[in-house]
Amino acid sequence: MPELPEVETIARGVNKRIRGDRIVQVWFSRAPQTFKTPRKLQAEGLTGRTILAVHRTGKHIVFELSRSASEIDAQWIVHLGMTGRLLVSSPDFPVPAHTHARLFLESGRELRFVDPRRFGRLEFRDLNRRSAFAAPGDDPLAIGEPEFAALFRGRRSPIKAALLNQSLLAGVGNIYADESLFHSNIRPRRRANRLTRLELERLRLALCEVLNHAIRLGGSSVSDYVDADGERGFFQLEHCVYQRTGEPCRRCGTPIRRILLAGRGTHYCPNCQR
DNA sequence: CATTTCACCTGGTGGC
DNA sequence: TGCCACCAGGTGAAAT
Repeated sequence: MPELPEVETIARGVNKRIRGDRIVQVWFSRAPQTFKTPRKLQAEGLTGRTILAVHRTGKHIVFELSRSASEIDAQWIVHLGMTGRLLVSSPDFPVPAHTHARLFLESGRELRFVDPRRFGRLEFRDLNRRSAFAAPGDDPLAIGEPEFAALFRGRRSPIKAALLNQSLLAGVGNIYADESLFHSNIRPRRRANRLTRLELERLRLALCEVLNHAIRLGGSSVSDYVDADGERGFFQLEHCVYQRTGEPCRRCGTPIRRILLAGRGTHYCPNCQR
C-alpha cells in the first residue's frame, strides 16, 4: 500500500495515539517471512518497553523504545510492504484476517499489524548491540538541488527505475514516481543521465510538491489503504496519470498511456511528457 | 558494480 | 456461479 505520504500519515497517527504507552504483552502469527528478527527475540525485546516516539524514515516506520521510560535503548521497525496496515484498536474490536502482530498496551488499547500479502517486515533492534536504523537513500523532501542532480549522474537506467531505487531516494514508489514525472513533463523511459540539470530540478520540485500535497490529504487510498484510525486518504482524487489509462489527460485531453517499466505499470501523457 | 527480471503472497476485478 | 487471466502501494535475490 504505502509510499512516503501514506507511511508518514500512518506514523503520525500512531505516534499521536500511543506515544508514551507501554507494551505489556505481544502476540505474533506464525508467518515466518514477516519476521526479519526471530519472533522470540522480538517478543522479548518489545514486552515491557515504553514507546517514546514513532516516526517515518523512507518507507519504514520506526518505534523508539525504552526499558527505563527515558533513554532510547531499542527500536521496532515496521515496513508495510504492499498491503500492510498498522491499526490502533480497542481490544474488543474484531481481529481482522491476516493479523500478524498484536501489541497489548498498558492503556488497554492494542496496536495491530495486518498484512494479507505478507510483503511487510517486522524488525527489532537492541541499540546496545547494534546501530540505529538508517534508510540507505536520501529523503526526497530534504535533499537539495546539487545532491539530487548528483544522484542520477552516470545512471543509464530509465529515470522512473532510478526514482524507485530506494538506495538513491528513500520513500518514492509507483504512484508518486508516475505523478512527479507527469508534473515535470518527463517521459518515464528517458535515461536518467540524459536529463538536463533544469529537468532534474523540475523533477525534484515536482516530487516535493506532490509528496507534500499527498501528505496534507492523508495519502492515496488506491484500494484498501487506511491510516492508523482506519480513515481513507484523498490524494487518489488528485492523480493525473496513475491508474488513469485511456482517460483524458487533465491538461491536454490526450488519452493516458500505460506501459510496463521495471516490472511495474507505468502511466504517462504521451503529449505532455517528452 | 549497475541493471533487469522474477519470486514472494493474497485478493479483487472483469471476461467468458 | 465458476473458472481463469491479469492486476495490485515493494523489495531482495539471482541472472545478465
